[in-house]
Amino acid sequence: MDVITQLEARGIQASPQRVAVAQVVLHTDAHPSAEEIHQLVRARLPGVSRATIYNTLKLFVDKGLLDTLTFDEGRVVYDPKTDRHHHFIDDDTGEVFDIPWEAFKVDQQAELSQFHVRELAVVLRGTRLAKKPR
Amino acid sequence: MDVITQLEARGIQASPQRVAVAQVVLHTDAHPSAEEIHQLVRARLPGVSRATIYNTLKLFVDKGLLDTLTFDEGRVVYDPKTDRHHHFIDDDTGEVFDIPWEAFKVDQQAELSQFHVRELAVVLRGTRLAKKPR
DNA sequence: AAGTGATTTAGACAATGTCCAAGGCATCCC
DNA sequence: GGGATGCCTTGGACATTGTCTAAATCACTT
Repeated sequence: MDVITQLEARGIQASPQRVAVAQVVLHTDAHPSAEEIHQLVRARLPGVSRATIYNTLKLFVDKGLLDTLTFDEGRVVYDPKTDRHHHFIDDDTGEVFDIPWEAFKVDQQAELSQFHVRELAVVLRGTRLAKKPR
Repeated sequence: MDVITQLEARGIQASPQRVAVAQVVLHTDAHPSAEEIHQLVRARLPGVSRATIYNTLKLFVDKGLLDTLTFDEGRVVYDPKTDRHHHFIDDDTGEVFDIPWEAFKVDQQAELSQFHVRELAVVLRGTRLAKKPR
């Protein structure tokens, strides 16, 4: 599905700026920050302002296309919302990686009478091993 | 154990400013932010600067007295480090509550060959029910 | 060609945290 | 006592991240 269709399916008018943001952020698993998205968008559509990046990201979040994730101070990243999953955060780089929902079985052992739980996820931290040995 | 003993046990010189910060942050389950800590410290020791608050909190974190937690943009809070536990974040207020470690049983179903996991915790979000009905 | 409504822009502003040079304060040693 | 030394604190400048607002732009319609 191309991004214009994705935007319109959520009732979002497909301006060039919004399409450029969508192309950068909807089909990635890199979890970019607003500033990184700004850089990437300007590479294909120079002159896009910071305000537009923030406006557009907020719009996408409101419309359910994205989730925001905050795991470390000063680092808010965007995640193309799909199904439920867990997250792994690299101690050294702060990079965020998706972990399949099925990787963990979480059983609640005690009643949490004071809380109404809307969502639940496992957050893992540690170091990432080399992806591919040379 | 009084806070001076706690500080010295970690090799921290007990200046008046550090004792004041320790009194505010080590024996609470309120998860205050740096700004809230600054307010509370100034109430008992006026004139303490913002830099000292940040310096001291960073020192306490380095020495293992505190953990920093970041669950939402722009809100870093401090947690007196004790044993492992999970966290619940209130959707409306952003408040953080501790959940006992035993409340969940987390079983890893799949090998995460790319990652070396140092720590793991469950993060819950939702709404907090009234503590005590009147 | 003008009007309308939505979108984008630049820049001001606020909040949070870092950094640095200067000053304070205690201790030690002569 | 009087320096010298080392640690701690302070104030302010600075950076980063995000919000807000008024003006400009754009597409569409009449």
